[in-house]
Amino acid sequence: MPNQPAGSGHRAAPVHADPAEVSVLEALSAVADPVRLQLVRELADSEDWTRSCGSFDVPVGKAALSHHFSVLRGVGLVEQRDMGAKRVNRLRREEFEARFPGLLHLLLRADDA
Amino acid sequence: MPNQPAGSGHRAAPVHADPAEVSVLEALSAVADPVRLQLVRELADSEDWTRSCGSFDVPVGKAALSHHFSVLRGVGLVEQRDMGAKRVNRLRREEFEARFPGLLHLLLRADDA
DNA sequence: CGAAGTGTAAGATATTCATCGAACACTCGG
DNA sequence: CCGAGTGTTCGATGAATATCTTACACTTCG
Repeated sequence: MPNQPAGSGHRAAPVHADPAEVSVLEALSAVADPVRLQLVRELADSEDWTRSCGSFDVPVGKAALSHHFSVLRGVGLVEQRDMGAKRVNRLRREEFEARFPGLLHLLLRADDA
Repeated sequence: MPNQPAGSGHRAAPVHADPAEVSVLEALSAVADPVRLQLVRELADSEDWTRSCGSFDVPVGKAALSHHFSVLRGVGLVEQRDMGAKRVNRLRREEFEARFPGLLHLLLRADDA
């Protein structure tokens, strides 16, 4: 087994859902949470694969944070990838938009909480 | 005070919110519920002011039902009006669409739960 | 190797909230 | 006026879930 150049750790691979198989109710429930909404918004303002999980400014411990990312992965809105010791994120904009047209736009475009 | 011809009962007037003053998070939370989602969908398939609260096919008692309508009113998605002994409903399509573009369409157009 | 940093997993706790039952207010029709 | 029907409010109950603490696995760096 060759050495891997940072980017394919042998940790438990994060489980991602395909947005196409996610129900509207599941997607709404995932996104109707203040912490997760903030995560999505912060992530939207960043370049893909540049934000590690711990780099978000949310008022919860890392265990809860891990849970929230799990939920966002579960609806196919966030994709994760191991990069060295860190797990970096990106929004699956196209796939999510294809399944739930306008929803992501609504989350980001919102002027208030 | 003259007699009122059915349509303006002197019951406690239902409190409606203006969608313009509702946050995205509140709207999402209101709609991310199986019962309320079904209410909205059934209501969308009916003519305005033709459905009384009790006429919906949802698996909850009338107390819970009253609560759900209260939540939907609270985000300005449903408007109510007293008509005789019954309280009839309609969707505030335009106002809601103006505040949350695409959301209502997403709720109704959904092919699954 | 050892220490620090990052994220996950499991168990316990707490809070939110959906639901129900009962009591109440109102409307309509005998 | 009385009874049936409709919807709301209140209090309590139960389930879902957000959170924390602790423990663990892995990575990187010294």
